[in-house]
Amino acid sequence: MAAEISKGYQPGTVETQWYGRWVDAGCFRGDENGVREAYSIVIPPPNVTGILHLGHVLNNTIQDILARRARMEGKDVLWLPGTDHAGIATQSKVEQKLRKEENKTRRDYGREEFLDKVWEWKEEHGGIIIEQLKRLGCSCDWSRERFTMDEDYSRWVSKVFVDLFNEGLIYRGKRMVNWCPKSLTALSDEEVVMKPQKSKLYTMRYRVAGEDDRWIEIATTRPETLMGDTGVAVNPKDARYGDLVGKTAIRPFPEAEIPIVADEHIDPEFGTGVLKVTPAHDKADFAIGLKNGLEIIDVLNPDGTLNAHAGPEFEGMDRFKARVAAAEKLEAMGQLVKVENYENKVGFSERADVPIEPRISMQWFLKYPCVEEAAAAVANDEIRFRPDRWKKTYAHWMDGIQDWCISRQLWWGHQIPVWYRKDKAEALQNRESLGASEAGADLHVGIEPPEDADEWVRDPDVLDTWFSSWLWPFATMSNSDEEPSATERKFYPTTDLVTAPEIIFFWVARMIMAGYRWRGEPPFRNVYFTGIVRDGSGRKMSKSLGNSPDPLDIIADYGADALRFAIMKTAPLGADIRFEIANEGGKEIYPQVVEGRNFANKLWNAARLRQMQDDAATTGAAAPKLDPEALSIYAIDILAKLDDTERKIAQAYEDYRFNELALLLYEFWWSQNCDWYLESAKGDLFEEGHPEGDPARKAATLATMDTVLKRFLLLLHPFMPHITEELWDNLGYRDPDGPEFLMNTPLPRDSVLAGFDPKTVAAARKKVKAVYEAVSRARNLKAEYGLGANRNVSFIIDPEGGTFTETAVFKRLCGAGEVVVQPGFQAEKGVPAALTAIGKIHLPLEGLVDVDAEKQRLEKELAKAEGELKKVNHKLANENFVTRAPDEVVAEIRERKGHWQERVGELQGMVENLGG
RNA sequence: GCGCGAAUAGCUCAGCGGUAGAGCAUCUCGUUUACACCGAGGCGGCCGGGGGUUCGAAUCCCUCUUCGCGCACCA
Repeated sequence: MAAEISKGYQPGTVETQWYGRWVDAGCFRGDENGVREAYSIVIPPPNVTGILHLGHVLNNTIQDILARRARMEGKDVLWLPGTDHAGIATQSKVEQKLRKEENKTRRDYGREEFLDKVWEWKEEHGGIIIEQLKRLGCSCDWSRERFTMDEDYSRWVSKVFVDLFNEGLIYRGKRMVNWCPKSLTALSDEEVVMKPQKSKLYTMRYRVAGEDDRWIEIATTRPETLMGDTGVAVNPKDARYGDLVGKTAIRPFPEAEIPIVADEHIDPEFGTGVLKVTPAHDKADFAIGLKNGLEIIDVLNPDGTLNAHAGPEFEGMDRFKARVAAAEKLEAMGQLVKVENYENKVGFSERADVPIEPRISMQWFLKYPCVEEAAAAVANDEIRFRPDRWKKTYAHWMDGIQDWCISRQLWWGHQIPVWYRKDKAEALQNRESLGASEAGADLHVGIEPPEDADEWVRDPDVLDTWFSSWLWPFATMSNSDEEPSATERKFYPTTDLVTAPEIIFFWVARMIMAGYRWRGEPPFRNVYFTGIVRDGSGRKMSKSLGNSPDPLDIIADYGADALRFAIMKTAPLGADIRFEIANEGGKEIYPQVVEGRNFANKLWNAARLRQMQDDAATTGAAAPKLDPEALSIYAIDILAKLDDTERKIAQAYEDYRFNELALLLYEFWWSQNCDWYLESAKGDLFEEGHPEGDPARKAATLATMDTVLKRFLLLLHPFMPHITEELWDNLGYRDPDGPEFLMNTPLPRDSVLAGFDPKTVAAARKKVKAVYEAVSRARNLKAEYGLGANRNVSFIIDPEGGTFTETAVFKRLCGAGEVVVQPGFQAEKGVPAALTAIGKIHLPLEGLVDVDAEKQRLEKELAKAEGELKKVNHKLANENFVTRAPDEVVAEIRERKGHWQERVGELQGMVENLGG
């Protein structure tokens, strides 16, 4: 047994030491050849350049809990970690750095050299988040760590592209896409976030051609695109404008006649009921233009400035400056009618945080495979969503699923595996559409480049990051050109996926489709959607808001176990988490984490109490023997509560209710064990009342403490892995012939009450309950008179049934100087008393009591009791209740009635006594 | 506009048909051989408003209000 442990728990070195030992011993390795039931999770790969935030803490703590619990349930567990190359995010970080440090752009370096720089940067900073996950205690199989741009993984990405291209699901075409003028790339619909904006609604007027002084008023938020207007549209049912359809209007600049067309899409109620149609710069306008055969004039450059089509005075001007300039010009021409403030929603690039431009451009698109299977799998619970309300969101998206724009005009990522023969490249790339039928002598689509590579040029675009992420569950396990690996055969489909609902479309839905398409099986059985971590005022924690504390700082101050426990205790199934930040003397403190730290300390000290007892008894700690005959009723009671807790915990794991798990663990330990059992056991421990000692009682107590502590450490370990492992070691609980660590010690299969007579257990529990309740009443009495500190008060008990044997424990628990058992005791006037299941407890105060105060107190209690009695009587007077409510409920109410009747009578008597 | 959440003690949240709960904060008392990162006790709730179902509603249904989040081509 180790030296005496310190008074307070110091998590720092304890945590890192144990983590190192687990890794060194290979505890986290998933055994692909294991014969036990498989349990697997693939980590949602964080961005390789990412920094741990509280969202990661939540997410990965849940995964770690599931993985550790599964190990202790005797399963072969694989938690497969890795990182994502995160195309735009990583590339922009490196570009930013180059601009800042060298004032250079990626084009100054050229593709090859720039990519070298990114790899360099990745090698330097890429490991940070992995190290942070280790500090949190995550039991990932680091020997299997993967990166989405690993060579094998990249082959998978190419293979998938080639498969889908050959099937005709991937095609290239000129389409309206979301264009990010900052990152200079196309984005998928999912990468666009709509934000409400305070903008202006400009009403301008165009002259109707051929009609003197007839004007048509048009409302727009984007006057800067009017140079690209190629039509004006009205609703065909709109009587105001019916006669205009078929005529033309004069676009003010550059001046041109543009047709007035009719289209159902126009809402006559909005603005003036007239829409300017700019097919090159608006999705809806594009559709209207297509229907009506309007010209497409693109007036914007990729970077968001205006181009030559806008006219010389606007060329090169930024789109937002041009907006003002165009309005001014209209005004100067007398064609600006009015400007109003207006709030609308504008699509922003999620990454670059600038308004996106709808833009027609040549991109690669994917028609999703296996949509029906993927939709059905979730609908029929083959893949179970928790909470299941996300099923609806998923179904809705799957139902209206749109082709996925998968090409990105970036350099960092998986370059598209398409080559064009040099002399045909330009022609091919300008084709309006390109698909499987065009592959051949001039178009090569393959995992490997064409043999005479010099004769070909490769498509410069890379694939959307999610085009690699969606393969994560299996591409991390097997190579694309081999049979499924042993790892995959053992661990795929994975068991649980833990992720944020924000990426249900980005990732979850797509993984399901990919799983069916390339593996014929769903990638996972359960999806647990976490909530979002918010700050005290409900805002999402984010770096840009600066409201997210660094988890590593919290870990340094409170310990990883405390943080884990804190976050789990406040994480109800799929609901958001409010992470409290309080300010104390200028320092930020985190009340929830303080609670976690205090809990660790409480556990630590309860273990100390055990450890401070003699060593001789501790030698048997690894296998404590419980002799039902020798145990006190309190010991039996705590064992029964432990048994209850174990069962509730098993159920809560079934239901993925992590906050309930945390609560069960906390309540059992602190309240049931520490506050009640351990206090009641101290007499036996210190051999009180047995001057000659009672070694058998003491041994039984130590065996109980060991049993409870041992089993509790096993239960708590997934939540607080470090401290539990430390205590397991300190207390010598390791079975010399068993596993080296607590973390790979299986949970006991048998109930702790196996071999106990259920009747004895029930009797003990009933008795203990009565004693504890009586103690509470007695403490109340004491506190009423400010006698908390006075240990010399005497309680006189008139016992129920004539005897009471638990005086020693009673006395200790309510801190009394003396407890006298006196059947039939008649108290003098004014002696406070409480009626309990063990009998009537009197607290003689020998004149110390203020009679008025006592009378007031009694009257208050009497009023309360009368209220209760009234409620109960009312209930029982209700015939419907008596005839229709379940028997046990009625019986309970009757019992309650009896109790309150007695209590009222008693209190009335006492008040009367006092009054005399 | 449609859909989905949430509203319970001063704060953070449990409870989701059968006497309103925890932690923190606050107040009173207390260092008794695990722990002051502690112990004992108290104060504090028309369980967002209004209707309904039921013997009985914080809990189920309807409706409204407020907040949050998705989805949608309203210029």
